[in-house]
Amino acid sequence: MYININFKSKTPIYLQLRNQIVKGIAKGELEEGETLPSVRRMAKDIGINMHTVNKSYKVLENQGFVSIHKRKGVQVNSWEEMHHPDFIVELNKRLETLISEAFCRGLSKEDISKTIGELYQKFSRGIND
Amino acid sequence: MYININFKSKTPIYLQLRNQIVKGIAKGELEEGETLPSVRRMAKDIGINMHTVNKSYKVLENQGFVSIHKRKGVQVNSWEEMHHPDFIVELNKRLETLISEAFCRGLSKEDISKTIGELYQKFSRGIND
Amino acid sequence: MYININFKSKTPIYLQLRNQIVKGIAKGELEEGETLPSVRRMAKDIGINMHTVNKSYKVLENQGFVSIHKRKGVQVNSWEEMHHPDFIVELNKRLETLISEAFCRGLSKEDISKTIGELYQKFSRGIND
Amino acid sequence: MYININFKSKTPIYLQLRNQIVKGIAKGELEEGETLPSVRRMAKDIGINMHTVNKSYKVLENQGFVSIHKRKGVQVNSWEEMHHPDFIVELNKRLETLISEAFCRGLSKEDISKTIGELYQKFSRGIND
DNA sequence: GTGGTCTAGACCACG
DNA sequence: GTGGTCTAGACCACT
Repeated sequence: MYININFKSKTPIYLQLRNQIVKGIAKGELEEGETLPSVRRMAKDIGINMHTVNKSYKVLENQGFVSIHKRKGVQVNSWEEMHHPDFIVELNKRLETLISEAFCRGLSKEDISKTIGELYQKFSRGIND
Repeated sequence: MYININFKSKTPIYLQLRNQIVKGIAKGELEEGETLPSVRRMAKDIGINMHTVNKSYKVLENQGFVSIHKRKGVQVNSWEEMHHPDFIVELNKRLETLISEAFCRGLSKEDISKTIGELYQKFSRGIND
Repeated sequence: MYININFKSKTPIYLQLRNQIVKGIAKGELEEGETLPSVRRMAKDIGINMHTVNKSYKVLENQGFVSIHKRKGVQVNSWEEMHHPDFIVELNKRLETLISEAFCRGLSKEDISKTIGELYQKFSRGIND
Repeated sequence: MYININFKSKTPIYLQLRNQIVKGIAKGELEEGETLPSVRRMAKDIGINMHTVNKSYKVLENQGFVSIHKRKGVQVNSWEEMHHPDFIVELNKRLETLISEAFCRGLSKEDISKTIGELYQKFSRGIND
C-alpha cells in the first residue's frame, strides 16, 4: 500500500497516515486480517518519526479499524468489528457539517451523489479482488 | 440562531462555532446579508471569550462565508460569494476520507444518499422561507 | 469629480475618499485653487456620514493637499504647497515596501515602469486640460 | 535579519514586522526555504508580544510569502508560490494611489524610476549571493 | 458600539 | 521546542 505524506499540509502527519490507511481498508488494498507494516518499517518507508506512526496506529485501534498485538503486530479488523454504532453517530455529525458546506459552495445533491457513487465503485472493486 | 458549544470536545471551540454558523447558513437560519451577533454579544451568549468568537468570524471571512465591517459588524455573504471554486477541491478530499470511513462502518451508498437527501430538504426549506 | 466608495473594502471610508481626491488632483480633475464640495454636500452625494467627509478633509489638510477656510471652504493647494520635502521621505518608505512586494510577486522593473508611465500620461493630460 | 519597530508609528506593529520581512525576502536577506525565528524568539528579540509576531506570520502565510509548520516553524516560500496573480491586481491599485501622491509631491517619472531601479539592484544582488 | 490591536499568561498538540 | 488555542483586559479607530 502506497502512503503519501504532505509535509506542508495543515493536517497532522499522524492523521494523514490514519486517513490513508482508512481509505486503503475501504478500497480493499488492506484486507481483513492483513498485518500492517511494523511501526519502524512504516516510519522508515515514508520518512517520518516512529512515534508518529505509533500514534496513527493507536488512533486506528481506538476507532476500531485495527487491533494491536504484541506478537502478531497490527492487524486490520473484520468488518463486523468496524461496524460499531458509536462511531456512526459521530460520522453523521461530520457528514452534516461537510454537506452543509458543500451546499453553501453551490454543489447540488446530484454532484455529491455522483462523487460518492464513484467512490463506492472503487470500494466494490476492492471487495471483488 | 442557537449555538451549542461542547467544551469537552476535541474540536476547538472556534471551529465548533464556525461549523454551526455554516450549518445555519445552509439551513437558511442565517440569510444573505443578515448580521451576526457582535463578537462581544456572541461571546457573552455562549459563555466564551470574545477573541475566540473573533477567530471564528475571521475564519468564516477567509473562507468566503461572511464579510466583516468595522461599523456594520459581520454579515452573511451572498451565495455567489461563497461559490469560490478553490474550496471545492479541498471539500472533495474531505468527502473522500469521510465516505471511506462510512464504507468501513458498514454504511451503504443508499444510507448516505438518504442522509444527504434529508439534509438537502432542510436546506431547501430554508430557501423557501 | 466622481467618487466611488466601496463599503465592503477593508480600507476605511475616510481613506478611500482621501485617496480618490489625491488621484483627482494628480489627474487634473481637481485644479489648483478649486473648491471641493462642502462637507454636507459631499456626504450627501456619496451617501456617507458628514463626520467621515470632515475627517478626510482634515487629513488632506494635514498632508498639505488642501487648505480649509471658514468662508471659502476647502481649496486645493498649489503644487508648491504640496511639494513639502517631509512627505517625500515617508513616500519613499512606502514605495520601498510596495516595490519589494512587487518584486516578490514576480513583477519586473519594466512591468512597474510601464504601469507608472501610463499613470503619468494621465496626469500630464490633466495638466493640459 | 535586523528588525526595527517604531512604537510611535501609526502603522500597527504586526504590519511593520510583516513589511520588513517582505523587504528582507525581496533583498535576499531571507532566502527560499529559510526558517524565520520562532514567534517567541522574534518577540523577545524585538521586545513585543508573542501574539503580535504570530499575527505577522499568519498574515505572511495568507499572502503566500511563508508556510507555517507546527514543528519546523515558519519557512520562506519559493518564488513560484509567491507569484499568485490575485495579489497583483490589488498591488496595482496601491501603486496607483502611491504614484498619484508622488506626482502631487512633485516627483517626476524619472525620480521614481531611479528609486525603483536602485531597489531592484538591491534585489538582484540578493539573488546573486 | 463595532471590530482592530496589543499585551499577558496558561495549557495543549505535534513530532 | 514549535505553533495552536483559550482566556482576560486594555486602549484605539471608525462612523
